[in-house]
Amino acid sequence: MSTRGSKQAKAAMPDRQSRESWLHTALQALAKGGIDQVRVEWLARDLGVTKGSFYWHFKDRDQFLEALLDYWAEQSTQTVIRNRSYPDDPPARIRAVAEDIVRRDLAGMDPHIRSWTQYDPRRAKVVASVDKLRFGFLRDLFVAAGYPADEAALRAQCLYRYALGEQFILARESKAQRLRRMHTQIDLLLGP
Amino acid sequence: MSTRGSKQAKAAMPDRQSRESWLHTALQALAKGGIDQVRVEWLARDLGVTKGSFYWHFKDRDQFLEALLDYWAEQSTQTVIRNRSYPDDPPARIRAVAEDIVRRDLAGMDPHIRSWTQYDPRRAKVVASVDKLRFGFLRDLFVAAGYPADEAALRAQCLYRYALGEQFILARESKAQRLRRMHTQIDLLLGP
DNA sequence: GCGTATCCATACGCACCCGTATGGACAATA
DNA sequence: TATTGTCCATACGGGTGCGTATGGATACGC
Repeated sequence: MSTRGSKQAKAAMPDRQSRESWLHTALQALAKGGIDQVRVEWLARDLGVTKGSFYWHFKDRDQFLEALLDYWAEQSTQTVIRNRSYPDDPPARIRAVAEDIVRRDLAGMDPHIRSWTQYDPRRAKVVASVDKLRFGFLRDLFVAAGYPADEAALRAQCLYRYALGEQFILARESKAQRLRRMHTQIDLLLGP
Repeated sequence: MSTRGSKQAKAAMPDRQSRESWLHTALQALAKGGIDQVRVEWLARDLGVTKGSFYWHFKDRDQFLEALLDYWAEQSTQTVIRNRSYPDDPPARIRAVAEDIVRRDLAGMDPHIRSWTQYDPRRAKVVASVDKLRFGFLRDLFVAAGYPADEAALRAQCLYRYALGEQFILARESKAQRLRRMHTQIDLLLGP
């Protein structure tokens, strides 16, 4: 038997791992069950390698978790930046962005991230910066829609918290239901 | 030296523990760092006893966690029910209830609860029922304020998710700031 | 083909935490 | 005082996951 390549790689990953493949797998584990699902040996099994690889790429688990948080922040902000290529009509852009928030792959990650980082000031700072960026993006959309600065901020905050809270409602609902309700919600925020 | 009572009880607890004293301490641990902070031996140290007590009151950790979730649900719904004694003027009641949500002792618990229960259908069901009760209470307030049923539900959902999302924003803000913003938010929801 | 760098396998020690087994301390009751 | 029930201390076994030490395997430069 061949000494390498015979172990079934679960996600069509290459045999040799990179820092990012470890982080990517860890992010999926985090999304599934919180930070205590991110165990070195479990990730190794998911990747089809042993933890010898892990400790070559990273110093230890703590340093890895720091990198993981940065990786999440980067992915999250990229999602926002991608949205620059949306329709020009401000209300339509708001709807498109909000839809993207609900649809995106990172959905369901936020509760775990925030539960994990809540009482660590250094980590909370990273999350706060992501919030600031996301919120600023939404606020600018409302400004573009014609609201004065403070009104725009208020409505953006409402929408952002709505989208955030939407992830934490564990009721069994379809994505379509959630989208439809969010559209009604946006109509309300764009109304008066 | 006395064989008992000489070990400093950290929170003026009696020497002999009850099921509820264990649950109470566990809820505090959960609020601080998530479900993986709820360790039998750590709770025992907090209570000033050994885990011999724990395994007298509870079968094992799993059964204890089930009881803990029920305990949280009970505390959460009690908070809502207490609010029945609020001012008669519907808008004023909405403000009072919202204030209570921000102020209450269980603040900051939700991210941990939801991160913990998200992918366990049985546990998610408990959380969903709490959400349903809280939301129903808010919706009734908007109905009492004169909105038709669907409009009331919409605004209640917005407010509930706002309050929920508020707990997850890790930005360093004073409670006063959060309260003021929430009031402005309610004005917006009570407006048109 | 030789050396070097990159990446991973294997094996081990260690700490931590769960659950159990057993007996002791205290209170209530008779 | 004897007895029974309640609640906890102590000690132990076992599993699990972290980190390390060491060597093997592949790719690349020369």
